[in-house]
Amino acid sequence: MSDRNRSEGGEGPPRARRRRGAELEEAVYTAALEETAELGLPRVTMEGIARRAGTAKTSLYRRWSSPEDIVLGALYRIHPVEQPSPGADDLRGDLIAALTLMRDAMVQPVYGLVMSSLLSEAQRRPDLHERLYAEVFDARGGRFTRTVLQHYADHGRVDPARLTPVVVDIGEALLIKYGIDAMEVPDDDYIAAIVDQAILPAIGHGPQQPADSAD
Amino acid sequence: MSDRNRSEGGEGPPRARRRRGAELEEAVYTAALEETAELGLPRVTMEGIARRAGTAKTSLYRRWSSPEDIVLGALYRIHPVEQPSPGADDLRGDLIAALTLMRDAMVQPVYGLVMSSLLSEAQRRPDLHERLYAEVFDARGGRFTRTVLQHYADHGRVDPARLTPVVVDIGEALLIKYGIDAMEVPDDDYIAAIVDQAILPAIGHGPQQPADSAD
DNA sequence: TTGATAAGCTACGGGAACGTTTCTAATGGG
DNA sequence: CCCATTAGAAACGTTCCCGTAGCTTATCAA
Repeated sequence: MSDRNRSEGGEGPPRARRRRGAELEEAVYTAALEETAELGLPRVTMEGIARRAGTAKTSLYRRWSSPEDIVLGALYRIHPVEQPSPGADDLRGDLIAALTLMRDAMVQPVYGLVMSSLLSEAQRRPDLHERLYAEVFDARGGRFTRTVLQHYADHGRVDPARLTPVVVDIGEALLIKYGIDAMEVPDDDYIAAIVDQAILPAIGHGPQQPADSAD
Repeated sequence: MSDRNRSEGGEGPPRARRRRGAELEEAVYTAALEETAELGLPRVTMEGIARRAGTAKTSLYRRWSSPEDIVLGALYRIHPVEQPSPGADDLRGDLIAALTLMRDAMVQPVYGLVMSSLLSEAQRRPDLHERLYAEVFDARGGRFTRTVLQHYADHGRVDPARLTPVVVDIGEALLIKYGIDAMEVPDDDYIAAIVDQAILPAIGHGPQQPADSAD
């Protein structure tokens, strides 16, 4: 614990090199997310990030002014971007695809934990809530099933009157609650069950098959 | 700020008295919840609780050994207990009542914030997750719509095959997500919309009236 | 090759919370 | 009324992080 230039901290290559610019930034973002995932946002410190990234506090303060700034920047990078569904004709399939995209994002070991910590902090810090939705969610368009349902409504395949605020949130809500309860991410069967047992009935496309998977 | 016996800290009666036993415990629990609501669990400290409760650290360590112990104890006290629905015959009304109970619990200024912080911490601390569910949720039976749906299924008024894990979670999931997104608790119309637009369709009791409230 | 720039290292004083110890004094039961 | 019990006050050394400063050295472009 005395000679911190030896690659002993855990990850770096046996660094005689000195990283700069984008490379360093990348390492810092990665470290920031790992710190947040392990400790939770309130315990993330500049010193901790610097330690984990194998850099110096000074280098962090040169670019950012708080741990929070770093974490938000890092989060922006890994937030999933939803590819616009091509004018497809498979509502069920597209809903499953949208939830799967969200699920796969959550399954990145850090993503779910970071999100959970951020959202919790945001509950009591309106400024952070604002930044999170403005700089990450809205900036990235991560609205998942809402986008899909809207698309099909626009093409007359779903009754637009059914797309209430409640209905467009069903999928994400169940995914989130599953994550909270189970501390892990649901499998494909559960996602299919969400679509078949909750979303489709709500938009009047009744349960095609009673589908007793995920029981 | 020098004479801390004057009722200057904010709440206590101009205390010459000295609280003990249950009375003191009560004050500590209240302080712990307020601290958690304001700062989030990770920033709750023994010193902070003591300060807010107007007592001494020594008195806290006499009974508890960590801020977390205090918060969990406090949470147990305020977790809502669901009164068993009498053999009623109003599924929709009972579902609304169950969600309203949960909503009203969340609306206690501290409850929602404390929960959110606890759940977030629990995501990365299996021991805490375990304690939270064991000592609070399960111990208190707070399962809300699940209980109602089960009741009606037992009496043959709901198809038991429809009560999948997904379906019994719809209501709570939507309530939680609303809280996260809006940073406040939904009104009665929104709860009715959840029941009419999401839960009832999922159990095959189609939307009685398209009910375009909460639109 | 040289020189400006950016990265890394060390150290600083300040603050907050830790968990414990020692002591004083209020409280309520006997 | 007295005294065992329990609350409260104060101080302790320790640890961690803060934000900044002064310096050395690696890196890249001109």
